[in-house]
Amino acid sequence: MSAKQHFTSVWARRAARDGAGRTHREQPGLSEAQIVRAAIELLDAEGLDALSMRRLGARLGAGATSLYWYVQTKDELFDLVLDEVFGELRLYGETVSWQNAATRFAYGLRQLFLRHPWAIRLLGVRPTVGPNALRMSDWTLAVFQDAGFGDFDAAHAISTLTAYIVGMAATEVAWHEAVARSGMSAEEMLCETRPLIEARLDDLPRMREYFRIHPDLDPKISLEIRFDYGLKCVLDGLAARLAQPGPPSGDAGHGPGQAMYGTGQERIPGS
Amino acid sequence: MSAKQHFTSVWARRAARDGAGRTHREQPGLSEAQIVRAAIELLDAEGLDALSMRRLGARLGAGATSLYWYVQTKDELFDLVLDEVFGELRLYGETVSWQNAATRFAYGLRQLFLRHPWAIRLLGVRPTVGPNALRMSDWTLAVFQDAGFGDFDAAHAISTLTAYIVGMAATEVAWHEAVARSGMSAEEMLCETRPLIEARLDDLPRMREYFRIHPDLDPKISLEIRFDYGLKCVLDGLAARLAQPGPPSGDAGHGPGQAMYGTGQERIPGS
DNA sequence: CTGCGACTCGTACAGCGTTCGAGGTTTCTG
DNA sequence: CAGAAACCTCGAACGCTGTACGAGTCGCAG
Repeated sequence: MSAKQHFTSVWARRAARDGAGRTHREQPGLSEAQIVRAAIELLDAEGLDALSMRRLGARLGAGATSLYWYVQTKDELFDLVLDEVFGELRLYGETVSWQNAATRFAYGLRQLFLRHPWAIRLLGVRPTVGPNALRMSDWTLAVFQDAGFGDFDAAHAISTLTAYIVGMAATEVAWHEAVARSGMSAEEMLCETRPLIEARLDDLPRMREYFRIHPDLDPKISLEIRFDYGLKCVLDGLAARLAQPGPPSGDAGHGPGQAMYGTGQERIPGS
Repeated sequence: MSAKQHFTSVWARRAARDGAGRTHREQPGLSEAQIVRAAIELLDAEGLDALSMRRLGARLGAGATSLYWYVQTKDELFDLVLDEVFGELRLYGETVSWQNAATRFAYGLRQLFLRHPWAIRLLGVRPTVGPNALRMSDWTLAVFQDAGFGDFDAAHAISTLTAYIVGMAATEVAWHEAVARSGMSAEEMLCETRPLIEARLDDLPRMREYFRIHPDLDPKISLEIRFDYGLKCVLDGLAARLAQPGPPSGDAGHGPGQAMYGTGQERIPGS
């Protein structure tokens, strides 16, 4: 937004600052780490919209504008807290197979997002290049390279896996947040959503039939099963790509998807 | 947030309103459809943060608070615009295979999010039960049921596929938004991000090696290839699940993932 | 004409992120 | 020890936000 700083992200500024010889002070009363910790507490307790600089300052016994000494802007604070929670993810040193490693990673990341629901909303805004995120990337790169994926395939595999995890967590979080905001229990919420869908069932032949056969649905339980189902799909798909590598998937040559199912781009005349 | 209304979403209120006999006026000067259209124009042109009720009102030649006659709250407007853009997605009547249908769906949804980058950020906030979203669900349900998926498997397949699309689109959008916000070209942005990563390469053995071998990376081109790679993984994984259905994946019985790769939940002593 | 429902909107409120600059405090330098 | 320099805090203010409220306007039924 503002062009007054040449640097684009916190991490660049920090690298520059650490490069110059920096005089160290003992107790500045406030610290970046302290601010980040308090911000995460506030975010976990009251959600993304409840975090304001004034409230955060008050929580730290400081004025709102004092925070701006440690943090350039609120967005920068978001970068910091996001990378901080990424640090919570345990990256295992030894696993029995790459599938096992990926599964642990997937469940860990999913639960990280369920623990910090606000984090998923920050993902859509800025790409993450903080130290913890980079460490995560390096670890996953090792997993897939050691499994036998080529360089490009490994990078693609990482994107595929994390995209699935993030997408799945996003819908779960959206559901939980909606329930929390409504002040109802999940069951009440469901009871209120159903007739709303049923009112439109005239246009929805498949869902009508689905609801006729399965009148009881409890998504609460099935969310984890559902996550596992999709995770296995992704891993099986990756395994298939590993077994029969095909052409090395560099950036040269064939465009996407012409070989198998069509690109999805061409027009079909009917309907 | 506020408990003054019993209804939880726009769609419920609208159903109730349509139920009661409603006197119709010809030209109220403003209309919900008009507001939604203008909001989408503004969102596409200037992004999510640029949409304020005052600006939207001004764009329509009306006062800001006039909008509140047609829309209960700003969040409700978000529900409306999100479902409106879902209506842009073409749902094909005939396809050569379920993979082809799913591929078309995936590319269509991806490009919808690239066309309306703000939409992906709205997804994380409220679950979508608008008419267009429901129509989408019904269509995908038909695709997977006709492909031979059982009822629960079809629902899981839908979640898996859309989670992948949403997750992938989210990272793409985050990248594009960051580039746009920085005011730089993608190349400049990349040039500035690189040394920032390189500064940390000491802790990142795999990425160091990766960069040593592939010093040139142009993510601009590879984004679509990458999307296609992961999409094929997902589809192959689904196909595998279709070929060998295993136990009907209802909600009863086995917990997630115990059979294949471990749950990712258990602790490993080492490291 | 009266009355009523549909609709518009000016005003106001509390809160937001952020800038500015005046102050205080600590540490370094001469 | 004096003074400069760096570090840190923060009150005041600006322009913005979503939206509650109530007064006001319009078109039409009786």
